[in-house]
Amino acid sequence: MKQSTSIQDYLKRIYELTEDGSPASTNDLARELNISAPSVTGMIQKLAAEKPALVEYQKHQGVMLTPIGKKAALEVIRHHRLLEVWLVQTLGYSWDEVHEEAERLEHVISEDFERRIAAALGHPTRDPHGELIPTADLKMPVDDSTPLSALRPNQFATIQRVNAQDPNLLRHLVGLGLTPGIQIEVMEYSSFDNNLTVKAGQKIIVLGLNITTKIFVEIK
Amino acid sequence: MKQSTSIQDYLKRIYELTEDGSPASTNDLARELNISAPSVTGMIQKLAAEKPALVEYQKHQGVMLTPIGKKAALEVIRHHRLLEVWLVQTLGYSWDEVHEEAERLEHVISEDFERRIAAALGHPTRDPHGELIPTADLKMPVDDSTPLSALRPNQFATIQRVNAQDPNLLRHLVGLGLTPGIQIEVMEYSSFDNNLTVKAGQKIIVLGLNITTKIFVEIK
DNA sequence: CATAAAATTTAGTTAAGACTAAATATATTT
DNA sequence: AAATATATTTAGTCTTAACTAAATTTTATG
Ligand SMILES: [Mn+2]
Ligand SMILES: [Mn+2]
Ligand SMILES: [Mn+2]
Ligand SMILES: [Mn+2]
Repeated sequence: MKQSTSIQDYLKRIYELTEDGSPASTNDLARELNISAPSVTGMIQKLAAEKPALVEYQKHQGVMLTPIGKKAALEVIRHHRLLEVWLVQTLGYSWDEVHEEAERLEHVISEDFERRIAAALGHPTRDPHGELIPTADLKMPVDDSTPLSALRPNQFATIQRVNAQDPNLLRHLVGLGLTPGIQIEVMEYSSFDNNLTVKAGQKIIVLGLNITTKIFVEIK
Repeated sequence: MKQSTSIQDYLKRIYELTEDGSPASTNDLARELNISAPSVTGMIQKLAAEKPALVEYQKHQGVMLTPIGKKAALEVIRHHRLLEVWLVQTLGYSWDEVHEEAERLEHVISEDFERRIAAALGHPTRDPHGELIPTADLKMPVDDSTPLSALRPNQFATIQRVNAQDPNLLRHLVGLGLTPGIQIEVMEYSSFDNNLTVKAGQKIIVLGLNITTKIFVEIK
């Protein structure tokens, strides 16, 4: 019932890659995990053969989580995101520093530790990037946000979450003032390069698809 | 330069077993680590073959840490003890609960995390059991304490540290009021069973060798 | 729709770190 | 000083989770 660090990381990535409802491919997983494709195939087959199975797998058709695999994934994600909040709140980490530390701690904390930090933090619902934290009974709250890339001129919105871990990108966004809670207005859209020009505070900023697909907003 | 969890646990145990200056035996290590003696031999040989070597090893003669192995051990011990203080101070763990959690966390925290908790705690010098915390530059402070077992009637002392991890024993000691900082007076000594009768606060308590060798005191 | 390209799986290795059984070396008794 | 008991090492296996090279399947393209 208690999985290895490797298995937990696989389950977490499969969760993320299948959030859209479509199965995760071997290659996508290999890329996300920095592991060779054959190794991924091997692990997937192992996870599918476990009883109870953690994943559903059809050769060449990708992989999905079973309900049990999903619980296990949400447990790790809950650990990760609570840890991030907690590193920021109690130790002064910045939002670009927390991910790497949480990535290792998530596998070793006890359920008792999880409960204690959740309580100490007042049972937060979002991590420092605005991502939703699975509840204690391992349900993922519904997310009603829209990617900024879907907005068009004259739409107003509030940034809810930033789906990125790269410290350089995160620092760049802080520099631009694009963090959760911030209000923005879309000024221009270029259909050629999909650039959006947005106004955030006083600033006028031009953003490419690489950024606008990672910022999720609530439309006003 | 960065060791596995297994190796770190070996180095830590070797440090503890060689604190008296004599080499650690294969069997003692096997017992402390809950690992079979042949496995211990294998790991010792590996650690001795590393370049630079982490241990000094002579077949059948036991094992000692090299200066480099000692630094690595002190790094893990510093992590462990700082984590214990921090779990008690910030998350309300009791002194019998912290060891197990710290035992896993010690291997995965970053140097940055270590610095942050040390600073947040005001650079503590002792863990919740009174054990000395290695300094940031990895020197172990000198310990001037005496095992309680060495005291005799009419001696007064202050408890400095309790060298135990067993939660049951630790809870027992809390119940008896025998924790770091407490003043005691030795009332009686029995040479037959080495029992000591001590007065702590109002209480008169009879303690066997199994306990008196684990409590270290400063004689008044 | 045939062929090339890309994705995936199979087959075979490797490394770390554990184990048991058997052999050997050291320590303790008689 | 043997004989016995204890401690330690050697030899051989196992599991986990990676890897590369080669084979196969699926997808894309002319
Ligand atoms: Mn993260
Ligand atoms: Mn991880
Ligand atoms: Mn401890
Ligand atoms: Mn440990």
